[in-house]
Amino acid sequence: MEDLQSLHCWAEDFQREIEQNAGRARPRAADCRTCHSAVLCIPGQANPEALTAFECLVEQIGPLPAGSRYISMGDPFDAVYAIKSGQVKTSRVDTDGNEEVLGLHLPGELVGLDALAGSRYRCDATLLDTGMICRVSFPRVADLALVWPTLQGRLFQLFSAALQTRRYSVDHPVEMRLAAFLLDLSGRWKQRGFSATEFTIGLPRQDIARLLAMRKETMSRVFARFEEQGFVRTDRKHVTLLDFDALRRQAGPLAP
Amino acid sequence: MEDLQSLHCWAEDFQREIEQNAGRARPRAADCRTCHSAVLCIPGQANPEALTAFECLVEQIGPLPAGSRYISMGDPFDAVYAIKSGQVKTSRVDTDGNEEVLGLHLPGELVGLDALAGSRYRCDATLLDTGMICRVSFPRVADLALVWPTLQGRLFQLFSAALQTRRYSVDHPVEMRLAAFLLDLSGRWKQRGFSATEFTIGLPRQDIARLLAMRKETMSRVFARFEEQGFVRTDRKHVTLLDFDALRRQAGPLAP
DNA sequence: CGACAAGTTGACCTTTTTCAAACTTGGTGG
DNA sequence: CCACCAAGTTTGAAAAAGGTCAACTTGTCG
Repeated sequence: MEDLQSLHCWAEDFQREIEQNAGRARPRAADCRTCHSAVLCIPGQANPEALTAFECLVEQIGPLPAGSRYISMGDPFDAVYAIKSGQVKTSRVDTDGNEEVLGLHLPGELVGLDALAGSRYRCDATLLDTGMICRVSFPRVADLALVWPTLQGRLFQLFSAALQTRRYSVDHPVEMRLAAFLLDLSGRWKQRGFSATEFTIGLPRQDIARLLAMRKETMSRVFARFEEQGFVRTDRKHVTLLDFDALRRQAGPLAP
Repeated sequence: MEDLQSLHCWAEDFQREIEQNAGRARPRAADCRTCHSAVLCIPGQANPEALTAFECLVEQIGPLPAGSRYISMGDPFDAVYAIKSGQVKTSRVDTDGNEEVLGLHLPGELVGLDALAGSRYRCDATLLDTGMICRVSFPRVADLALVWPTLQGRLFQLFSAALQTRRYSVDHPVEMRLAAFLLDLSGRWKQRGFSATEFTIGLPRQDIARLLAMRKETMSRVFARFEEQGFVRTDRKHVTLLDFDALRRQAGPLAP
């Protein structure tokens, strides 16, 4: 049972604050009710009162053009960012100047949770296509979580889920890694109500390669082999999975 | 500022519960005041009232002998486990029957945070030497966090820190991975007030190898090379780091 | 002491990287 | 509209890193 009274007070406080700032330019608040990704995002399925309180602390940014870097490594942490639309790449350049690709994120996913511990963002986040981002002040959401236990539980869940990111770092052959990656993406698109067999990978080959810890040349060859064998069909960033069983066989123990 | 009144009520509730169960065998509660690892563990540096409330929900287990598996993959999740003493290995056997080593954990560290999202433990946890473990009921600690904001913040911090576990991905040479691993361990022992130059690695070579995504033969050869070059001295599980600069040079961008 | 597990070493072989070069695209301006 | 450019992608051949297999050494514990 939510404490509706507390939530109401909370929302009112924010309303007041917003009114005080009315003169200054303030980004519009998010509308989680119309957001397709909301169910997979922080709010999950929440009641209207709770949602209103939550929306007060979310700041909607965009639409931003492809290539926009909205988080930069090293910047002080104060918010997590949810993806409303668009695909996002997280990456960092190491001390040798090589770019390391850490993840590919789809709408509804959260970026920046790892930054809390060190108080600074640990990687860059870049939009791969035109998209919208929701900025969620962390101190505020944590504050709200104290009076809205369901939200607290949801945050713990999201942190925990972030720990489960598949590591393609292990010593599995390249075919296994690529097959597992494709199946993983397929599942995530399906979860969002899109086709599990046909989707677009926002990352260029080079970056997929780096994400899967191989070279772009190797990546290209493995894709070619998969296509020869009739497992997939590719046209640039557009991918069609033709034979799930074969892919699962390829992925072996890495299969999601 | 803690809400001492709430904390007090909380502690009293638990006291009552404990008294009711007095007849039945109940594991002794933890004493975080005397625990050397407490500062790095969940409580951090807490005031006495808060600590009492916290201790009520911690169950101290052990001493357990080396080889004890106290978490089994697939078991339903209901608690996280803190290491009071001893080294712990987390691992899982994949669908092909190969063991994958996920981590080596030192006293004060938390195991099981990743299990919350799926409601089941995602790996086994095994003590590598005689040690004591603290079982922390997750529903209860989350409940306490609602009235003790500092604890909530601490939990978020711990989740976030768990996301930063170094990935020993295959696209770095083996020397880099081993050097980085040794430096990482060194730093973690130092943090605990032990020697940064001399420590014991609970894992057998085979398992270090698997953790660093290489074969035991390769591991052995890299250790031999390091010893030849005077970077380290090893005697079985006992390691002495002799040249930090050289190791840092070897570790390159992976250096902690 | 002897058996068994853990660790080491050497020879050989496979996978993946590296380097180099050709080839597609999509966008830009003439 | 088309030529051109740059970014991205593919291909081939050679090389290196690390894996595999098998023998061997060492340490441990009854």
